[in-house]
This record gives sequence, structure tokens and C-alpha cells, in this order.
Amino acid sequence: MRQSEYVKMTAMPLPSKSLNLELLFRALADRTRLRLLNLMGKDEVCVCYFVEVLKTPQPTISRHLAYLRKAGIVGARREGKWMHYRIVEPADPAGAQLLRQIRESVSSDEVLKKERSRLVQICCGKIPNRLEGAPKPVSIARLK
Amino acid sequence: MRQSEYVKMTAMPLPSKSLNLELLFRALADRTRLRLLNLMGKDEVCVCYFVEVLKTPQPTISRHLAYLRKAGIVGARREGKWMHYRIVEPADPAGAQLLRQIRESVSSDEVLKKERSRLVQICCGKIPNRLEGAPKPVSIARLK
DNA sequence: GGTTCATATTCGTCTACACGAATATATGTG
DNA sequence: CACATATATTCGTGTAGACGAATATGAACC
Repeated sequence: MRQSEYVKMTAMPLPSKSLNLELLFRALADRTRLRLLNLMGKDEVCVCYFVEVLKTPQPTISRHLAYLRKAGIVGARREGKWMHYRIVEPADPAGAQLLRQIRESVSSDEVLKKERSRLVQICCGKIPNRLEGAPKPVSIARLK
Repeated sequence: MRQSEYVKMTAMPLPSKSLNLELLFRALADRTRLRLLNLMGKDEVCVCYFVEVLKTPQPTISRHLAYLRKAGIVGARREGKWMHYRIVEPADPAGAQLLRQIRESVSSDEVLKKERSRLVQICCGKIPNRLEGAPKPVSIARLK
């Protein structure tokens, strides 16, 4: 074992006090995860909506959500058979400020903006069969 | 070739118009590179100072600097046999704002703060033999 | 209990990128 | 030109983490 410096993030304990920047950036260093965070925005979103909007296999979505959860960036809540994910604020103010700025940058990306509006569109328009009965994202649902 | 989505960042062209978030975060997702960015701060710093302060092999430092350069986050300037590295502002205002916040978070990390002050100490105190004649970081040099 | 539906995990494989060791390149000096 | 010095690159190897395919888990309903 020559390289003992490697730290497997998915096996790390949740961050305790101050935000670990390296782990944060590793969690953000993936297109799919950025898309997921963008779709969450300030809402709580059900996994099935991620699958629908990103047109990505469900196991892939789940894997990335697990990664974000273990990195302490998102939280999950179960409601029956559905799982809701949301972004969680870091405890320390500096970390919270950083993540706020990151979310703003993410949500002003042109490509991601379109993806977000597709989520809104799906919610407020004709619900696809796949999403029959699934709980809508909370704050988006309130818009309707 | 099953997985054609992988993009080798070091082989990418320099970012042109708007900042690519994924590539930015990949560049930041490494301890050594965060330490380098922290040491640069608002200054232009010579490679030999990185080697001295981080106590890390010179080829390793150079590799990470090349990575940051190819990601478009830092720029380099040659002065005789010395190379100076500095953080470059992204062209678009949103990217600039994001990077500014990131730099602030980096520089308020407790561990990194100490490392930065070690750089200042080395500059303003007794210069080690290794750094005889090397150009000091500009704004720090002015402090003295 | 058995089935269905939503989500999570495991497994095999592949790529990016980390490292150390060695070497190459560029510049300045005699 | 030879040599020293500062920096960059190449090479071999190991690990995190990406994917798709398959499977496991957990809740709701008959």
C-alpha cells in the first residue's frame, strides 16, 4: 500500500463542525450531481422526478444521491414508498455562505436553468403515467 | 468503449465564455491544489516557495499547477528561470463572483491560514538557502 | 404470505488522476 | 560548450469513482 493518503469519501463519517472543502468539491465534481442539486434548489424533490427529468437510470440517480448524502450536502426523508431529497445548510456560517453562492451559480447556468424549468413544467402540466400519484416537489407544488 | 462520457480535464481546451462548473469543482477537489490556491491568494508566487512551504516534491507541485493552469484557474509567468503563478479571474461576472467566494472560504480555513502565515514568515524572515535569490511573492514582499 | 412499486445496493469493468522515481527542458553562468 | 539550477513531463502503478446490469430492500395493498 504505497498511497495511504487516499480517502474514500463515501466511507467518511458525516462532516461534524466545519465544512471540509476538499470533500465538498469532490461531491460537486460531477455533472449528474450538479444537475440533481440544481433540481432540488430550495425544494424537497422526490427521486422519481429526478429520474423523469434527467432521463437517467434510477440506480444511477440513487447512487449519486447516496454520494451527496454521505458528503453531508443533502438530506433525505421517507414518505411511504417515496423518498424526498433536499439540500441541507451547513452548520457553520462560512460553509453556508459558500454553498449559497454555489447554488446560485448552479441555478444561473443556462443549460441547468432549462432543466429546472422542465421540472416545473412536468409538475404543473400533464403528469406522466410514470409519476401518477407521486408527491410533487413542495414549493413548486405550491405554485400551482 | 462503454463509457464515452468521461472527459479528461487536462486534455480539454481552456474554458472560453462561461465557466464550466464541473471542471472547476474537479480542479478544486484535491487537497494539494486547494493548498496551492490558498498560498497564491491575491499574489503571484514562485514555484520554489510552494515547494518550500508545502514540503512536497517539486514534480508533484508542478503537476498540480499544470492541472490548475489547464483548468483555466491560474496563470503563469516566466521570469528567468523562475515561474510565477497567480489566480486568474474568470471572464464572466458570475464565475468571478463564485471564485471570489471560494477563495474566501479557502483562506478562512484554519489549517490553511497557518500555512499561509508560514509563507509570509519565510518571506519576511531569514530566507532558507534553498530560496536564495528567488523572487518573493509580490504583495508579501511589499509588506516587509 | 405474495405481488407491486419506489428506491437502494452490489458487482464487474473502465477511466481519471493520485503518487514516486526518473528524466527532460529551459535559462543563466563560467 | 559544459554545468548548475528551476521547473516540467513521462512512466509505471494504485485507487476513487464513473457506468450498466442485476439484484436487494422496504412500503403498501390484495
